[in-house]
Amino acid sequence: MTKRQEQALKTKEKILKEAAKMVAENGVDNLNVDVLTERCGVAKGTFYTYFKHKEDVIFEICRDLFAQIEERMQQMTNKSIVERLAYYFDEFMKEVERYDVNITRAWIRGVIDPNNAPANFDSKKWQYDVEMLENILKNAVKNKELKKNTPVELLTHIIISQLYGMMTVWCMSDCEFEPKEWTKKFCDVQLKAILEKYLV
Amino acid sequence: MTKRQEQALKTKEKILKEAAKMVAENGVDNLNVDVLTERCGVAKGTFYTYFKHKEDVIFEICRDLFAQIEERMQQMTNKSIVERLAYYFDEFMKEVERYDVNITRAWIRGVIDPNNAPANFDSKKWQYDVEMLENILKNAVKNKELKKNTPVELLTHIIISQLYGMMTVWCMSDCEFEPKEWTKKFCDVQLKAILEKYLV
DNA sequence: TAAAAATATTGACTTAAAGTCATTGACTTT
DNA sequence: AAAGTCAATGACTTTAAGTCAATATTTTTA
Repeated sequence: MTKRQEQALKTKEKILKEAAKMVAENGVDNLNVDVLTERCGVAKGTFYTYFKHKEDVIFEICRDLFAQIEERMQQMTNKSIVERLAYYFDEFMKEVERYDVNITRAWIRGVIDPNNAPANFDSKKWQYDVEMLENILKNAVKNKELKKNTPVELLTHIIISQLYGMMTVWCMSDCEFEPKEWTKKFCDVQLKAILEKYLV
Repeated sequence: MTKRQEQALKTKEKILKEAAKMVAENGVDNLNVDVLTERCGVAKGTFYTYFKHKEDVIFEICRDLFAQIEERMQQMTNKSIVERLAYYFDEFMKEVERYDVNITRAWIRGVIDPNNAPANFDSKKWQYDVEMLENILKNAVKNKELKKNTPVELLTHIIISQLYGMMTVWCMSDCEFEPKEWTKKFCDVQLKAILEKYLV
């Protein structure tokens, strides 16, 4: 990597980091490129060499966040399907909690509107957690942990909607409850109830 | 009501209706006050006599939508708790489906950010469906339909998050599935599973 | 090593759209 | 019918996104 490329990466990183901080502080709607670049000590134009539109920086912040979740999912040990799903939920909410609510708010806003994603990104990427979950369930059927007649697509929908619903309610209540704690309760109460029928 | 008041109401209504149409067509982010007022055949200033900020009109659209759901909930017959909840979900999604996805997107955006609500509105109003659901469950405990030890708050959270999750996933998939159909399946699979434990 | 090419950075500028407000005139009250 | 009220107006101000020709610095080429 040349000196120039290194510098460029550094600049972009600096903008990304400061943007994340500002979104966390004041929400997506109050992210101001003039203020952002001033805080970074760069000119406004510099921002637009790295991001085509203002929104793109938000997209990248969220993408980074959820890329980390995906990575962690790869390390799943060979536990039972219920435990694996509980782990999935737990990790998901843990990651969400690590960042500010405003980042989660931005994420939800991005996710609900496929047209929001910048052109240079595969808009399906917003939805990779859906695929990830579907694969977990599919594999469980393959491994004969779940019955053959398990309605995988329906279960995926139900579980993913529960996950997003949890985030939504968490944002709605302005973080009045602990997602981690609540996830645990949720898994105990609901996940078992819903899967029991299909366990081999 | 004087002639003047009548005229004022008419104008506001016209703006609200056209705004809803425009949001449905192009999403919240593309609502333009200049275009909106031109389409309504009024001056830009007129908009601002009825709405303090641009976002307020969106808030009112959503509020009207969900006020209708609330109204319908009042007419609930004395069926079993499972049936009542199924009815609740069904009506909720039916109403959501009647409007455009972009309205639902706007609703979710409003709901996840309590600071988004205009000053002259009780921000808790965004959350009235949470209270509504909690009351349904509380009454069921009172009427001995549900056991005394039912974790009402937890169940409310779980069910409401499922509801919002469904809306989120519906928006995410760009209406790839029928909410009504899916609600039915969801109620069959999940609602019964989760409540069974607490039914008297 | 020096000239040429490439590209990150700059900030003044353009543009778009939100929001303001003094003025007007139709309706309402006295 | 005179005085008062208030919905409506649209030119104006303000804010902030996005552009781009010029500049500075690094890399490549000869």
